[in-house]
Amino acid sequence: MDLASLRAQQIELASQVIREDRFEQDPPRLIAGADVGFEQGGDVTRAAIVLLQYPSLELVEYQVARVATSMPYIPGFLSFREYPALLAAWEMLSQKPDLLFVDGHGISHPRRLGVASHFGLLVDVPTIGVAKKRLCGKFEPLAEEPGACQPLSDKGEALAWVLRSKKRCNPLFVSTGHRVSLDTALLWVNRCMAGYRLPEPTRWADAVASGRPAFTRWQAIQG
DNA sequence: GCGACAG
DNA sequence: ATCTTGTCGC
Repeated sequence: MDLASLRAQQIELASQVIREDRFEQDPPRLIAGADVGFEQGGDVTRAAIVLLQYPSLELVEYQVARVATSMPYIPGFLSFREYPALLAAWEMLSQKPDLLFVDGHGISHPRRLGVASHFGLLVDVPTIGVAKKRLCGKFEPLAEEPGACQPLSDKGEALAWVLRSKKRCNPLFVSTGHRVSLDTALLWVNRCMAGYRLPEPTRWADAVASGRPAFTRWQAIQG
């Protein structure tokens, strides 16, 4: 792993990211969520992708892939650590979504290529980055009301919306991944909210990746 | 030089 | 991210 070459690769790929809306299916009927976790000492990377129907936000499919971890976590280089497992889970899907929510930043990244943008480019699908922490940039304090948002700016560029998705919760960082504009990214995140801090696609992906009770119950009901 | 730093 | 007990608030 040569960080200088990965950095050059990021800059090249970032120039190919499309920041405008280019949906195959508009509005999206099938929305996916992707999340990555690690097992034991971190030797195994586990990626979960869930498919939700829109507007019912009903879970219709999930896939989990386990892949040997190939890189350590280095801030700014997360996508290289996570995309192999994400790709494996993606290939397992019986049908591809019209829009994908990825856990992590999109263009709100030092070189404008967070995991949401990188993965969107790899599989050529519209993606939105939904991150729980800031990586770069600055923003004004947010109002307390749910729905309040402020732009995240870095070097004079608006790169994400900092969104208070729920009362008394830390904000989310919603950014363009690929083929989705910043405002459309915020629009779809808001449309996929169901009273929790995370939008449903992300919340389900997290539940599946971590084997949460909500997912175990759903599994038991389905069969 | 120092602090910050997605998951 | 992951591990894990207790605690606070609606």
